[in-house]
Amino acid sequence: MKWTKSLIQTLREDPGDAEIDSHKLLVRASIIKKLAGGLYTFLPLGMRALRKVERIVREEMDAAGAQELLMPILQPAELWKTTGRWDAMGANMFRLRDRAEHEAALGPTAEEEVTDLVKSIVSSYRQLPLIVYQIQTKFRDETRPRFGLMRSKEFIMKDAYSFDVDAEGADRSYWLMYHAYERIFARCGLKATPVQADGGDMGDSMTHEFHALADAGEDGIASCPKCGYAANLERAERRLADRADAECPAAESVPTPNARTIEEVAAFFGREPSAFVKTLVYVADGKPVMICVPGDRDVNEVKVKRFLGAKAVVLADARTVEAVTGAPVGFAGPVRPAQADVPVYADASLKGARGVIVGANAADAHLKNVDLARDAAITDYADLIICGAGDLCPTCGQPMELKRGIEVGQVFKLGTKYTDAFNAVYKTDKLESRTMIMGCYGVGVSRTLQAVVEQSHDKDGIIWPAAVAPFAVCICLLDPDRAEVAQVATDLETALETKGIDVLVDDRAERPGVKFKDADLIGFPVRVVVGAKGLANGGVEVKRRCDDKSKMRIVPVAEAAEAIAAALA
RNA sequence: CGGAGCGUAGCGCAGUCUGGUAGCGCGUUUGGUUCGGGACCAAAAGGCCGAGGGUUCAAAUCCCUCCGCUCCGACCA
Repeated sequence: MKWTKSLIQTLREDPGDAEIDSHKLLVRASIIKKLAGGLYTFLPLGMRALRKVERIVREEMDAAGAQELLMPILQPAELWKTTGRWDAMGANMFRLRDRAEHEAALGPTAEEEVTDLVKSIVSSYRQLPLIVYQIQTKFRDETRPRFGLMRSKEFIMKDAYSFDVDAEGADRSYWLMYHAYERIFARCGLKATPVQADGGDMGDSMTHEFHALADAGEDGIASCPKCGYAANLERAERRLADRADAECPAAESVPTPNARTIEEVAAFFGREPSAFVKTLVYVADGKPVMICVPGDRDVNEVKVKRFLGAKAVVLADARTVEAVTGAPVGFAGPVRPAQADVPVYADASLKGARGVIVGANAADAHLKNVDLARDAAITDYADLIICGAGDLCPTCGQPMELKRGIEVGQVFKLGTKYTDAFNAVYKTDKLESRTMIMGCYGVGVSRTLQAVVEQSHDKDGIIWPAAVAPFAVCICLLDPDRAEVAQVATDLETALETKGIDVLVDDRAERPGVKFKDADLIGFPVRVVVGAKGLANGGVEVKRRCDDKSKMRIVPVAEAAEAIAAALA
C-alpha cells in the first residue's frame, strides 16, 4: 500500500479535547476521528488495527470451541420486559419506536436475545454444552462519554454466552473463557490482569474483570504483591487487624459548634480522623439505613448494596437525614438516633470499638468515649468500606497495593437468572426438564485497542505490538522521484507482502524528517529506510520502533525481506 | 443530572473585559531554492466568528434563549 493513495492525515498538535496520551495519539496518528461526543470513526489505519484485534479474538474463541453468530442490534422491547431489564436498564439504554409504535432498544448487550435464541433451538442435553459469540457494535447512552474509545456511546464488543447442563459444566465453560481471555490479551501485546469483581445487576457472584493496568484507567484495583490476590476496589476485601481498645468511661456529649466534616471535628478535638466513627444515612430501596465507618475511611456503596441485597442505594438528602437523626446534616451518629428503629450497620473493623467519637444526633454536638457495643444498637457488622493502600491482603495478610486499570474484558457466571426468565430448559436422558446454566463473557474490542496504546507509547508516538499494528512495516522511501530507488521500495514491498507482512510505503514528496516523525507517531513496529544515500552505502536501513537509533542496521537489499521478517518475530 | 470552562479557516489558538476593516501558527494549493529527524522564500485559496432572538448608527465583542464540546462530581450490564 502506498501512502499517497491512503486516507491518512497525521496531526502535529494534540487535539484540544483529548486528555490522556492514548486518546491524543489515536487522533494524531490518524487512527480515529471524532464525529461527536462518544462517537468515533475508525479511519483506515484504525480499521486495520481493529480487524487484527478481532481476528485474535475470533481465533481464540474458535479454538475454545465457541461458535460465531450475529444477532440483531435492534432488539424488541418484549425481550427486555421478560427479564425486567426494560425498566432496570433505565436511561443507559437507547430506545426507539418503529412506525407501528413498537418499542425497541439498540442492544447494550444481548443476554435476553441469546437466551431467547438458544431456548428456541436447544431442547436436549445432547446439544449442550454450548458457547456462542458475536463481535458487534453495542450501544450505551453513557452519562459521560470520555477518553476517546475508552468510554463511548457506541463501541465494538465481543460477547460470548455459554449454556450448560449443570454447575460443574458452567464452571468448566467459565474457566475455558477465562483462559481464552488470558491468551487474547497476551497476543494483543497487552499486560492484562484478571481481578475479582462485583457482579453488579448482572446476576450471580462469580466474576472476574481483566484489567490493562494503566494510570489513566477508570477503575481502582487492590492487589497483593506477595500472593497475587487482585480485586476491583468495588469488591476488594481486607484482613482485619485485631482490635484491642481499652475500656472507656461513660459517653459524654461535647459541644462542637460548626464542626461537621471529619476534618473539622478532628481539628476541633485535636485527634486523628481514625479516632472518629463517621455515620452516613443512605436510602436503600426507599428505606433509610445508617452506615458507620472509621473516620478515615470511605463507604463502599457497592458493598452496601450487595450486603443489603438492595437494588438502589443512594445517599439520603438533608430532609431524610434530619428525620432519621433528629439533627442537621453533619452530626449523625449511631447512638440513639431520632428514628429509633433505623437499622445501623457498621464496618467490620469497628467491632469492639471503644473510646471513639461519634455524632450526637443533635445540632453542634458530638459524643466522646463511645463504646459502640455498649452505647449503640448496631444491627450488624459487615465489610462496608473501600480498601486502601496498605490494607492487609485477605488471602495472605501482606499489605496490598493500589493500582488503576482499564477494564478490557469480563467473565461472569450468570446462573439461571436469564434462563429462568425465559424458561430455557432442556431434557435430560431421563426426560426430566432442567434449566440451563448460563455464563457471559465480554471483550471490549475497541477499548482494547486504546488500552494497547495507553500501555505502549512514548513521547514520539504509538509503539504498536506487531500483532495489532495497522501495518507491520513502514518503508520510508526518501527519494520517490528517483525511479531506481522507488523500484527498490516497490520490490521490497512485494517481497514482504508475499510473506504475508503488511507494508505501507511512504512515497510522499516530503523531507526525510517528516517521514521519520510520522512513522514514529503512527508507530509501525518496523521502519525501513530506502534512499539513494543508503543504497550507495550498501543497502536499506532496518529499525524497530521499540529500539533506539543505535540499533539501526544496514541490510543489503537482497537480504532485506528476510531481515525484516526476523525483526518482527 | 449538579458544578466549571470552552465554541472564531481542516487542526491549534489570539481578538470579546473597553462594540467600529476577521487575525496568528500549522496544514492545503502554485512556483522556486532545499533535502537523513516536523526546511526556507514568494504568491494564493480557505470564515454565516455554534444557532436563533434582542440592544445599537454599528455586534465575534453587550443582553436573552437554545445547541454542541471538554473537565470535576454523581452514574457506569
